[in-house]
Amino acid sequence: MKMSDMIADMIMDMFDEGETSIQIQRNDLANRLGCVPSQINYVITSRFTPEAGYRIESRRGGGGYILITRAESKDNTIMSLVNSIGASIDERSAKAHIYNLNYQKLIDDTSARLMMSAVLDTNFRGLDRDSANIIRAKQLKQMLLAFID
Amino acid sequence: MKMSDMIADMIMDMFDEGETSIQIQRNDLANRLGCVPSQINYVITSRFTPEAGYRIESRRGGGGYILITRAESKDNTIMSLVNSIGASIDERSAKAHIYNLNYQKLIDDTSARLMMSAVLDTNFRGLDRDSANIIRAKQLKQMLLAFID
DNA sequence: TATCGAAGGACAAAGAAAGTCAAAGTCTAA
DNA sequence: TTAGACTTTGACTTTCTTTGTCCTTCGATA
Repeated sequence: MKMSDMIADMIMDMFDEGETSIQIQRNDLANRLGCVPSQINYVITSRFTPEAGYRIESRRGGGGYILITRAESKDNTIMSLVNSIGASIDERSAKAHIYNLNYQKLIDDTSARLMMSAVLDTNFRGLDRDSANIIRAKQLKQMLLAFID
Repeated sequence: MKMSDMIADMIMDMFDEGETSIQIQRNDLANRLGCVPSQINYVITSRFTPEAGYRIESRRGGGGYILITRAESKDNTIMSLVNSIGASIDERSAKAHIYNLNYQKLIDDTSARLMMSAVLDTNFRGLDRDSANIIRAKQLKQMLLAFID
């Protein structure tokens, strides 16, 4: 079995009994599994993505950790929207999605206004369009994920 | 648990029931927690910053003390916060601001979660730190403004 | 008022984790 | 069989924490 799959399995196994988030020590886990620490990062970035319903937070330094949170009540509409958004999205499309979710009452007015503000093109002035669209896509997905756990 | 977090927790716990400021004895606290006194300074300068809404005053010599005051919520806190944010802001400071607004009940939990998601460093991966901080500042201000009108 | 001891302050070095990135290796489907 | 996708590795970077040493300030008191 591939090392990456073993790592992914091990992490998933840690979510027992409706546990919604787990915390790992990168070096420790790498040690237990006999791989290099950076492979843990590889697995996390390639498997525990927003598309798969996971959110990652971490801290360096003494007592550092990696916190993995998974979406609990996976709202199908929002989740499939997250999956339908590619690696990149422009202002118009982003706004359309937000408008739609709000229209369907899946997100409240304040949230919609907030999100609209975040995805504005003007925020990215100075940056080339492609990079802006990529960042916007990541942010939009991340924000949508905030609704489903 | 990390010593720094224990110290921070202990301090936060002292603010009970809307208490707006507390006073500590550096050596005394260090002694009770079993750490070196200068670590108290570390925690204070890294966590109880003006950014996070705290003000520090202290006195040396016999009967010396450290006074920690928490910013009071003002009607125009958001507006002055917008004005105080410069052209650039890092993840940590952005999160601290959001946390504080939420703590002061000026923004609700959902909004706080949304904003936290938007300002995450991971969203800007690939982009140089300076550009990321500039975009984050614009977005944060834009989102805060969404609460005003 | 000169001095002493009791605070707190500043800062730097060492240590502890996690992150990044790119090169090299494997696999797989056309 | 070979181009492209996925994995593995490791060297190097960045961030956060701990510790210690020396410095400054304050109040008391001889």
